[in-house]
Amino acid sequence: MEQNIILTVDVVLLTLKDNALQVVLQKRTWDPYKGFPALPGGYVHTEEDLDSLAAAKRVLKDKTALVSPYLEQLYTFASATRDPRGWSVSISYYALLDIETLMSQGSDRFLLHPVDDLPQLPFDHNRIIDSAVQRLRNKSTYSAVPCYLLPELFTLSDLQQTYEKVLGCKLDKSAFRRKIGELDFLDATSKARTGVHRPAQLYRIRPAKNLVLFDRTISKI
Amino acid sequence: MEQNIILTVDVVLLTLKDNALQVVLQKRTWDPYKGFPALPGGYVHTEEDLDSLAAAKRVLKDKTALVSPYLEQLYTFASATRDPRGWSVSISYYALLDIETLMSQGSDRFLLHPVDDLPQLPFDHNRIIDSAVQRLRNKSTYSAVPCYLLPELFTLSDLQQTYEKVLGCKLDKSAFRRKIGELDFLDATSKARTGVHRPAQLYRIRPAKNLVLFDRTISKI
DNA sequence: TTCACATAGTTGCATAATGAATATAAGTGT
DNA sequence: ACACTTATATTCATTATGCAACTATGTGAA
Repeated sequence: MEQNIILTVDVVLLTLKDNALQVVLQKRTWDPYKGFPALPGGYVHTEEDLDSLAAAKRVLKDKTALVSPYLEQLYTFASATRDPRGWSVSISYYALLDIETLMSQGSDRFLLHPVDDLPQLPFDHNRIIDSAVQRLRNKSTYSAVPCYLLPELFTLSDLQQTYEKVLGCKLDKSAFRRKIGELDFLDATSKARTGVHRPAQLYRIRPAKNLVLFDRTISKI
Repeated sequence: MEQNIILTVDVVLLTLKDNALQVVLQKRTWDPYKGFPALPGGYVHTEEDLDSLAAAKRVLKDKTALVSPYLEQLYTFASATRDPRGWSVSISYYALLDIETLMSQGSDRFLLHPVDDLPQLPFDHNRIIDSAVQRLRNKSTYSAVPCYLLPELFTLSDLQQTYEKVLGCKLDKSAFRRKIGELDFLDATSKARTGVHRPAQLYRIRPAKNLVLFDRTISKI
């Protein structure tokens, strides 16, 4: 059956910079919308990509030279109206990466943009980004997902600040530390980060088959 | 660009019968796997379906004559290996319906099968169903989603039993009632269901833009 | 008509969890 | 040596929860 559809994957790569969630955008090199900033994305290569996750990984690497430690299928945006070329499908993923690893690639490969202040983007990329941000913010209230916005080693203060930036609210330090301790999803390392103040112990997220989910959400006040 | 992909939607329609989650299956009328029971599904009709949700609704109605009060995009299963015809995409949804409404359609249109005892199904339909069941079970610990397995009017005991069947554990009556009361997502009706015992007040789920989510999950012991 | 029974609905209490203030520890800079 | 700041831990009042026990309200049988 002739379907005439366009099958793509798009990746919303999110990071934290300047106390705000930022999304990676790139100028499109092809029509439609050539020259406009958009999400890294592209066609599924049916001779090369075994599945959509492989396609998302490939597209992210091809477009940004990056590999993300967290890549989750977001939603499939599929309609007759989202692309001027015709009936089109975007199997959308969101990825998380810490800002240092991101910036270690040449920053000329992409643009960073605060998610709360986006210009009008091509296709339904504004909607896709909104959806990813909402997913991240919502999921951060009940899971360890913000860890993936941090480098491999981080302190508990780093983690708390990350949660606070993603959720947009202040968290109580002792309550936060007790909760994180009880959830037991971090491995303490023997290293500490020294600075002008008391050295802070460094942690890494414990490798696990599945993301750790909380029984009770982190309150947002 | 020539992609040669097959774009379909599949719907996992779940209901509760005999104290167990059941999935609606149908014998396939076309190759491959003609005559085998499989999920209701089919090609996206690009001239007819505005988007994938419309396609899912059409497919459900065409195949089962049913309309579901709860239809949620599940996951997109997209790979080179899931369909012998080629690189194929299933934008999968799951739907919920109470058993009485379901059975009011001619039961010759479909088969019901307990989800915990499925035969080998075509394509990756076993995996799709497992994914839907896991989603429903997980989401039932922190949301009102089991309401959609009940008729429009139900009692608190009905609701508790539904949660218990979906989650597979016993819940404390007074704790459950207090929690449901605090979440305030039901509307009491003036009707009651009479029987051999004390009449039980009937409720309906309050229409809302979004599914009610709980701050704290229902414990599973 | 009365009573037993079972379910529906509510109350109460002991325990657990949580919010957040406070105390202690461990660095650096002056 | 000490002030300062951040990290880490402890403590306590308040809130939430698990669950037992109680009350309410029907029907069916005697």
